[in-house]
Amino acid sequence: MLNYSTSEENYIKAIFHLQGNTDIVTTNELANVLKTKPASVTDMMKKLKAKKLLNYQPYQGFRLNNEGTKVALGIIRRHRLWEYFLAEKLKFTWDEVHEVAEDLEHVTNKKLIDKLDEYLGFPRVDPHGDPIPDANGKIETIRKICLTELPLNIIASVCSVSDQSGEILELLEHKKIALGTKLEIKKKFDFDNSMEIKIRQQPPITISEQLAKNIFVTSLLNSL
Amino acid sequence: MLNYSTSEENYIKAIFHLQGNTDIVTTNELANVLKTKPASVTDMMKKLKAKKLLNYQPYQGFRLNNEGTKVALGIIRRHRLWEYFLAEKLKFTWDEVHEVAEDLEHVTNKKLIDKLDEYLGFPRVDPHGDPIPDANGKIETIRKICLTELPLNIIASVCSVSDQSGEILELLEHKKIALGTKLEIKKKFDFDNSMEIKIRQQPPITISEQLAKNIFVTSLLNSL
DNA sequence: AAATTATTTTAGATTTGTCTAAATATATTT
DNA sequence: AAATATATTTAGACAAATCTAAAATAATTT
Repeated sequence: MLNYSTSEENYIKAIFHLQGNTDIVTTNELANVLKTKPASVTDMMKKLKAKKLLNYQPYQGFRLNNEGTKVALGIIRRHRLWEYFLAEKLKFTWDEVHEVAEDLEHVTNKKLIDKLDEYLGFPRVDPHGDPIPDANGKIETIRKICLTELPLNIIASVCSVSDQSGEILELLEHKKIALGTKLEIKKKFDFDNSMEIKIRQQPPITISEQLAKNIFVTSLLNSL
Repeated sequence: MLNYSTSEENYIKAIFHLQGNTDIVTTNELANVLKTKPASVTDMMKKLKAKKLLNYQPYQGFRLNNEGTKVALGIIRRHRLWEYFLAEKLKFTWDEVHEVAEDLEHVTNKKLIDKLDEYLGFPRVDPHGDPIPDANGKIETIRKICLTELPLNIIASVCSVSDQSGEILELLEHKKIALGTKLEIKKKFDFDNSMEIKIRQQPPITISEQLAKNIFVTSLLNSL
């Protein structure tokens, strides 16, 4: 396994989280997430394509190939193990670990990470509940959570809806929520447990507690 | 305290180690240690001078000023705390820790390092016996001297070994010299600068000049 | 289907850190 | 003190990663 720069790693990781199981990632999406400019994204996509980490044809978006996915899982493994270490051993709080792990994840020393894993007792999930890939890149299937459990400002993808009555589907259709829709919670109101959610390129909408209880999502970005 | 790039940090650290208490560091010295070219060193010296971390006049060599020394001690603190962590918690051997710490030291998050320090129980020295600066940059001045400078019949404790190759470790092991071993010089031979040393409860052994140059001790009298 | 809008790519510039080769300053020898 | 050798700096180039502005392509609207 070759070594990649911090910048390359950040792009690879972001694509992995954005692409999910089936999506093609676009230039603008990636530029938004990485807080960079579309032109910079195009440059990097050419580079990662040349390094055979992804499929990319101009104007057609991109997806990691097998090799790129393997690299991404290595980065995610490092990130989540450090998060676990920070929370469990150094007593960082849940919401502090991400930022620090963003830096630690770029130290790529296999022995370090495997020994850290062992020291921590081979944890299965990080402090956010996301699964930690093992030394071979194997990762447990993504945890499905109820929308009511999704933290604020974490983009997630709708993966299932219970109580499939006509009424709920009508409501979902009206609110433009479908399977695969990416959304994030912007505000939660304690009074009635309603929430304001945001779907990309659409104005914010309000969802009742009752509806939220019936929507299940897979978190995409909570450990980016 | 501002942030510095990995490259800047490596230069600052190297100057700190080279300059000792009084020396002026030269362009070539630094280029050798950092395995780079003199021209690159000159470029960086201009930059670090502009950032007010060192004194430098063209052709006159350089020394860190107060601010530069503070920065250097921060880097050394991080490096040695990680070394301690790797040896103590992850069970790396003491000759493996340096390389990994070289990368970890560049993660500059004060809270991370202070919490790590606390988690480790505020260790005073790293696995090589070198003192660890505290959160304020204070560092114990353990008088570390080369074995070649130790006077006759003064008991001293081995605190560090330079040139950490496999060969030297093999030799030290055979002679039963480890970190913390207490020894005294019984005789010095001017012919080849070899010396006869005595470790308590063991027969006297002979040490070559070459080996003595790589062993450092703290005189127990001095550290009172 | 043509016009308009949005997205993506290209072209050219900038910053950081590095290099080689040439010029300049300092140190050493004769 | 002049000649030679060594050390250091300057000048100009390059690669990585970014940017702005303009051009090209795709998507949407009328």
